[in-house]
Amino acid sequence: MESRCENCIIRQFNSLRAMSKEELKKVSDSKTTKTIKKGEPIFEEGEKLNGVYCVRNGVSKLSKLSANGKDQIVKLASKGEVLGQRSVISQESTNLSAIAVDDMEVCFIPKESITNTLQTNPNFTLEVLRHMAHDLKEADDVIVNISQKTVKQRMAEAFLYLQNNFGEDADGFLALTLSREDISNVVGTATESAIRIISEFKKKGLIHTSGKKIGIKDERKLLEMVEGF
Amino acid sequence: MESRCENCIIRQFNSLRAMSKEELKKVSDSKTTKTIKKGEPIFEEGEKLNGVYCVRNGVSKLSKLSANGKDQIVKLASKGEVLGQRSVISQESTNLSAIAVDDMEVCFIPKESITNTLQTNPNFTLEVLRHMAHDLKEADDVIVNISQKTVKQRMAEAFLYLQNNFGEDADGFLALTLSREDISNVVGTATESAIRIISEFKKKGLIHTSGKKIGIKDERKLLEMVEGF
DNA sequence: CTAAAAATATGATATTTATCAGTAAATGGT
DNA sequence: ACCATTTACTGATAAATATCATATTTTTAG
Repeated sequence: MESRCENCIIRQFNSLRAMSKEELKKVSDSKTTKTIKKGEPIFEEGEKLNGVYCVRNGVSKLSKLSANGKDQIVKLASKGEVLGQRSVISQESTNLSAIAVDDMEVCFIPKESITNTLQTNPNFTLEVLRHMAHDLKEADDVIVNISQKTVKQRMAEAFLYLQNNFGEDADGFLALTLSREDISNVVGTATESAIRIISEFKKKGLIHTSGKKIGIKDERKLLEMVEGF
Repeated sequence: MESRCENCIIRQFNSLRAMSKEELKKVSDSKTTKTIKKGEPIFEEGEKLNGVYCVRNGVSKLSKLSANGKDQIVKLASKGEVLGQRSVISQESTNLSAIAVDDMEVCFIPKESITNTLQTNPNFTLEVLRHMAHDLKEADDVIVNISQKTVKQRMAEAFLYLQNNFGEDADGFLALTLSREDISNVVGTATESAIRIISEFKKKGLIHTSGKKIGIKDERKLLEMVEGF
């Protein structure tokens, strides 16, 4: 509430850094900060969004419900990511739900601030475009992975991904703790299968666990597994 | 060769329509037209691109090779689509190969014409952004489909997709004829599995075939299958 | 037109993965 | 701290899919 976008360090991580001082001032004046509790939605699939959400703290899962009642998690978004951008740009309702995996703090920015700037500041538009291009590349990679790798390989990859993107805590566990169900929804498999593979990895000494926390024990072997050795 | 972008009707389908007359003139002066034979690449995964390719005729598959030697086709691009845009925008080498499925005619546009316009014409940038946003949505949908639907459902979906996007010929066959292998690479399954399902669909009266041509016979049942009935 | 190569097709089988059933452990609310 | 509820885990089994082998058809090159 008190803090101004102009001073917000989070900005450096996303396309808002390409805004001019004046544009940023407007954004700051119109934004509102929200806290979202673990498990609560920021928005849900099919909703019309009146703005975007800039993540200040915590992690959100972007997922889509399929006909059989299972969620597929398409992306995990954390500090600095802007949610709902795609939807605001295409003026369509959202394709994905955004649900808090952690307790979160996000800034809601009304869409006018964004769309106005998109029409007048090519640097900003280009910056948004670059981010979108990056997301598209990642999405393409996910498609190839899901269809060409086994569940075991994708599980290994998921753990390495979590390590690279969210780091580890003091005890060597992955800093982002997901439920087994969330893990299975990232990987695109049945929850029981995910659990089974976790047990197997544990037996083989690739990972160690404590409650729902998971730690990586043998990074090299996990990497080899991803590559198919 | 003789034709000018200013007069090119293809332009209406892609982001080039947001260019000014002068910008288009520059593009037209710098572009070169190429013909690509069926099976030949326009560019290959990992290449650095010096420009983008605007499809005038024919269809290209955008695919990525996975560790196990199988291609995954991420998208089929036809008339009006601009290939290599993502790569030029992010200034990275291409993530995907583009291979002609048909005999093709494409216009190569050097990247300078594009990047210059991106920096100066916000309408153009916004238009590109909208296209990219659309592609990203489609990619997300593919992710959900691949991980949550059975091979059979995805096969049914693929046929309907081909019908919707490329139409049918006079005899009621899908206008775009893909090899069984290409079909399996779109769907993300083994070629034998794809063939088996084609046989099954044929027996059930959902489709009919003649050589490698496939025609849709019972659209309603295919749709129901996709939905999981 | 014909031989060779490639693509399509089908059967048998192995492997992977999902589903169902049930138990154990962890978590949250009062 | 205790009960209720959710989450994690394990086994048995079924279903989906891949793989291997091989036959047939189609396409291509000469």
